[in-house]
Amino acid sequence: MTVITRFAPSPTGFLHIGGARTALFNWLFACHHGGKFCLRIEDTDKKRSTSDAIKEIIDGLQWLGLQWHGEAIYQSKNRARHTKVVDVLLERNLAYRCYCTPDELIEMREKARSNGLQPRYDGRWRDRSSTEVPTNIRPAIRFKAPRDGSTVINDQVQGNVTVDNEQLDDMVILRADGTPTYMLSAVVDDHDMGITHVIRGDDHLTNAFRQIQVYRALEWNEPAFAHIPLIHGPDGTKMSKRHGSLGIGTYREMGFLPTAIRNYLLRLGWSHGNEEIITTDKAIAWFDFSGIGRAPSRFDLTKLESLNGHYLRELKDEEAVRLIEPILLPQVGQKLTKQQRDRLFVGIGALKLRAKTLLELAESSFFYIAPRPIKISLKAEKHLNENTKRLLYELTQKLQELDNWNSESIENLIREFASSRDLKLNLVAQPLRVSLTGTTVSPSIFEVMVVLGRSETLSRLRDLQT
RNA sequence: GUCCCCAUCGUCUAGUGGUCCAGGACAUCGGCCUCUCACGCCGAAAACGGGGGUUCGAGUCCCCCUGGGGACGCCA
Repeated sequence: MTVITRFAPSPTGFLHIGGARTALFNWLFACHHGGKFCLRIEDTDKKRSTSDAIKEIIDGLQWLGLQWHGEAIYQSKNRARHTKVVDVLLERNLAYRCYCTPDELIEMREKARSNGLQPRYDGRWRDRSSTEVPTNIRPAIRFKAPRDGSTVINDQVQGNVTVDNEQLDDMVILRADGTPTYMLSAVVDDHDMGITHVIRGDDHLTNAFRQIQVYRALEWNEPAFAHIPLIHGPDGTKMSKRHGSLGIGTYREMGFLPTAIRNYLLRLGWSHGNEEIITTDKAIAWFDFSGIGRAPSRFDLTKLESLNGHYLRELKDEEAVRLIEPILLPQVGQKLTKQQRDRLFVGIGALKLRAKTLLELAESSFFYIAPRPIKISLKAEKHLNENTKRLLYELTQKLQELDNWNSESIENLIREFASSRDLKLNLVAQPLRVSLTGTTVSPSIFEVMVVLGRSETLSRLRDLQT
């Protein structure tokens, strides 16, 4: 049997971190089994679905590298099929028309709640004869759920979970306006698409019971279910659009790498022994349901940053330059010159070690391409005074006469220069760093000088004297 | 409120009855390296929520409590 999974987001908002992880798990599971991973956009709620959201979801998944099989499926296009299934259910007396008004339903729920019961539909239209049907109300169609007994789901993550059927009410499967609801269309589409494993957030667990009943009513094969625990915000509650969760696009803008996000998300709620750094190949080879934990986990940006730092360091230098270029562009105002790009390329290796995000990397590399005279930060300025300027002036003379402009000879020269004056190296290096980079923090100042080149180095030093 | 689920360091987790006075990672704190900051390396502090069982033996199995979460829509 070929494994077929799907990610089925509703395009009512951005692709958030929890959705991204659900997609990742579905993708990994399919890849692991050599199966197919499908994308289905659940856009049956026309009022809330937007094309912007669809675009964001698609962009986000692509950016994350979660390629789906074939074309994305739009659930709204299957509407005719969904309605047809509703008709079948109606014919077989497995569904019925409900003429309750919205107000009536609200009242019903409030009453149940105040009586300490679970708010749910009481089934008042379940067995009424067609003679007492009001003509002024368009009915919704409800599924005739079993009232006795219980429904068990053998969840791949949660194990056997049982719910008494009396807890489950007759859900609406077709709205009064004739549109199918999620409960119905998800089942129909999963069946039609041949989905073998439904992997989704824990918040869908109770839906699974109702959906299983639909499968059974229709005598369809049930897929396996795997409900994965939710990702909580730092405060321990479900992340939502207005609560701690950011769109995947935001993480991209913050300078995170897809590889890092994938690794982080995978490790959040899934484990393979003590493995922390997990390449995609290994993730595919190792991914299984047994590695998924059952407790929700909290989103920790710091750990993501640390992982991002790791993957940043693994980036090829040219790739790193390519990735920071668009971030640098607004500051530079124009396309980078060849010289600027060359400098970045040579300097980026040392910079990568020091950055956690692409944003930081771009920021820390700016001094290499900044126009003269370079801006000196307030903090850095403190290292410059009459004494140190005089020192740098003298050093400039020496540097001018240096034979070989390479890291080793520069370092030798400066060390000798410092010791000849009975100065600790940092008393020379720090003012030098400030004058060349405008900050107090940078890679080895000798390497910086090599990257800048003799001419630029001397020019920057001379800028200081004026 | 009702139903369902969950519970190991601050966080993510390893642990599937003895090898656990509980291991790893991030974060924190020391130290080394050192021209600054990182990286790297070494080290420290830090957890089985509580109570009952079962068992020769429980972080691991069972029950209760507590705590946390999720679901209760003509949303998905």
